[in-house]
Amino acid sequence: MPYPAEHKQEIRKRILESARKLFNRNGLTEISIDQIMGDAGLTRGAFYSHFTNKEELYAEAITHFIRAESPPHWQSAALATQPRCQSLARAILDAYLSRDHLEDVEGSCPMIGLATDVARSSGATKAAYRQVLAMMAGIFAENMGPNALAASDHRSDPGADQQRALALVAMCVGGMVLARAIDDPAIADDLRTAAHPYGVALAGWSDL
Amino acid sequence: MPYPAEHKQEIRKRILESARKLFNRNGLTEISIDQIMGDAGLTRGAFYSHFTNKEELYAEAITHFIRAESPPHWQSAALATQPRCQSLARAILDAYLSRDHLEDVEGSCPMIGLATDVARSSGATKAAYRQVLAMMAGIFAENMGPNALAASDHRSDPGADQQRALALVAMCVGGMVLARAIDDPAIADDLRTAAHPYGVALAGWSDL
DNA sequence: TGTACATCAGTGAACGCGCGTTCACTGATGTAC
DNA sequence: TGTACATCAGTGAACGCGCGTTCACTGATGTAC
Repeated sequence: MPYPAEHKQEIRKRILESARKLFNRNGLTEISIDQIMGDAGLTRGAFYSHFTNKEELYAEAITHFIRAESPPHWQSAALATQPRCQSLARAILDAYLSRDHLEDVEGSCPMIGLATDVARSSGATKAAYRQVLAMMAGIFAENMGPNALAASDHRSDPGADQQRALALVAMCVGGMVLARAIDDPAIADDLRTAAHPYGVALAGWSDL
Repeated sequence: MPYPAEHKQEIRKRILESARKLFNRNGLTEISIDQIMGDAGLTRGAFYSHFTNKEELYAEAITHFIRAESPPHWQSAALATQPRCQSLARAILDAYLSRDHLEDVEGSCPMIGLATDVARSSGATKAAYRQVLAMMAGIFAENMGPNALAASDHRSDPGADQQRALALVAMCVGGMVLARAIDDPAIADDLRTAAHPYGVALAGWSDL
């Protein structure tokens, strides 16, 4: 074996890391293999000894976000202050709608920057996207507070919690997607900060 | 004058209509001028006697959605049944989160299909997008019901209504953007239908 | 009314460019002796 | 320990292709006489 076994895996990880970053900023189709390989410190030809084609990279780069060893800056700050399980979901909500997250385009959640790109893509890419959504919705669903909308006060069924979690994810992702698309910083901030208290209320984590 | 004055305007409108449709389905950069002009029944060369370049088309195609004479199918059904002003906003919410709207990719609100494309674009394109957002948020803000979160019961200030409207738009757009990106029809439907009752509650339009 | 004309919307070949992908090759590596 | 070798990760020129844009030309139109 001319190269150690870890070498190929390490290079592959470096390509995925560059792809994740550049995809987040520019979308799946706007960035070229040349640019990704250049960012990873390689040339284009090497790409095809790691991936069969560009499309295969889409799904892998998206799931690479949730497999990453070191969380991005916008996450780590919030998660460090809220180590307990119940408040972990709340900390994720806080971090997700933070200004740090809005500004960290390259390190942000791929659901924000790749939403419409994924909608136009196929199979494996959509499956990877669904995995990220399921992870976020799952954390929210498992830590739901009382449902202010439910008729009865006692614990609602898990299906309803899942629905509530999806509505919460929709508001978080939607707020961030819109904030990124709006060039008026005041409105972008309003989208972010307005979503927060209503998200907290929706989740039943009383803020007041 | 070799051609009537309306002729140029009519052709221009036809190009914008084709562009709006094809952009909605494929994004701003994935569709070529050839394809747009072909859809409008013309050849590529004619494009440049109507627009200076492709980028100029982006903004015009987006604002063309709110200037359109005949509303898309997913809108007209809901709006016909709710002609009064207070319930107009509610009808728009219903229509926006309807299955008709989810499936009508070409005729849908451009905020859904172009969100991340616009985030990567510049000046005029972002301004057009902001215009669509402002229109939707404005209609919601002007027809807000009582705020369940506010401490006092009496009418809250217009700034707070605007904030609430933005959170509502975020949930509607976010729900639809995610539903389009998810290939599991059950989850896509959950995103759409879960956002609805919480949107109604958020707006203070009691549903129960 | 009929004909010649000026206008300009629309055509389509051509341009330079960057893309995804291929492939013959180079050269750094661990192994065998 | 030192040298020859087999392996294969990485290189970079080349390919066909479609893109946005340009431009000399065509031909349908309303107008002037």
